[in-house]
Amino acid sequence: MHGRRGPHGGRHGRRQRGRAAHLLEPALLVVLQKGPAHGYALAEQVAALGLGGLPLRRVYRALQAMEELGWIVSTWDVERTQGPPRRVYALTGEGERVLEQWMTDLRESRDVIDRLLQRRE
Amino acid sequence: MHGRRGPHGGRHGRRQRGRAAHLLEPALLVVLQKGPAHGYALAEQVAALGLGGLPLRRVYRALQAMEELGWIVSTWDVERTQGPPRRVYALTGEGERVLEQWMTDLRESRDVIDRLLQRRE
DNA sequence: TTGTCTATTGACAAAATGACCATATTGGGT
DNA sequence: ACCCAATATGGTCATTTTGTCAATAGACAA
Repeated sequence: MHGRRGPHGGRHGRRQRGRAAHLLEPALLVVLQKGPAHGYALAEQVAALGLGGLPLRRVYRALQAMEELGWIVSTWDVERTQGPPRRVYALTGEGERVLEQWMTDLRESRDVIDRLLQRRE
Repeated sequence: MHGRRGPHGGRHGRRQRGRAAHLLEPALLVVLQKGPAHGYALAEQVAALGLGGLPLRRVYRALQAMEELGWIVSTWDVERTQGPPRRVYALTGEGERVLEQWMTDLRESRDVIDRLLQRRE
């Protein structure tokens, strides 16, 4: 038998998924290339790059993951101006190398996207 | 306390993640716009578009999910040439509308990518 | 003191993915 | 007949990743 799910099934789920993903990590690395920064500020900068509307939690999680991978390192901010202590991230040598690879991957992704956009005219 | 994970932690995990993701769904829709097709053939066509190396299982799962969302519908192939029965997918009206939205999103993604690539020269 | 903005994180549920295997049909070789 | 390769789709379970809600915490203004 090959049938899958009951008759009709709950067809027509309307949820919209997060689409333009996988750009957060390279975006963070690109911004960090200009100098160290803390998570909250990084979130604002990647939003300005076009990745708006993403949950703050995702930015923090991406930073934690990238630190575990050794792409970035964090220290606690000494000169605090306001709010709780900030964790300041900086790019590592390995992070720079990873960024290079990301750029290559992004060029490939862009080519695929262009191909998809063209195949519709 | 703000410390996270033990002293040093297991820094330096080396795994490489799948990057050009989230292009599978729109790619499938684009290919289906040319006409109905079954999963196995679709997998080959999206691979030809530049999305190589993705597990067959993922293609089938994406198709199942998209059918549950009402973007595509499937019927069993009658004229079988070889192999087991094939499930043939076709784009629905809603699928076409979703594809339009995808195209807009992809254009935005491409713009973000271009911005990232430029911000490094 | 209450509220707002800044700033980071914990915790649990929900969804996606990976890895491995099961099944089914046709055709070719031995 | 038997086995193997190619075609073609799917189950299952463990792991990973995401989504969501809320907790914590300092500075400052009303």
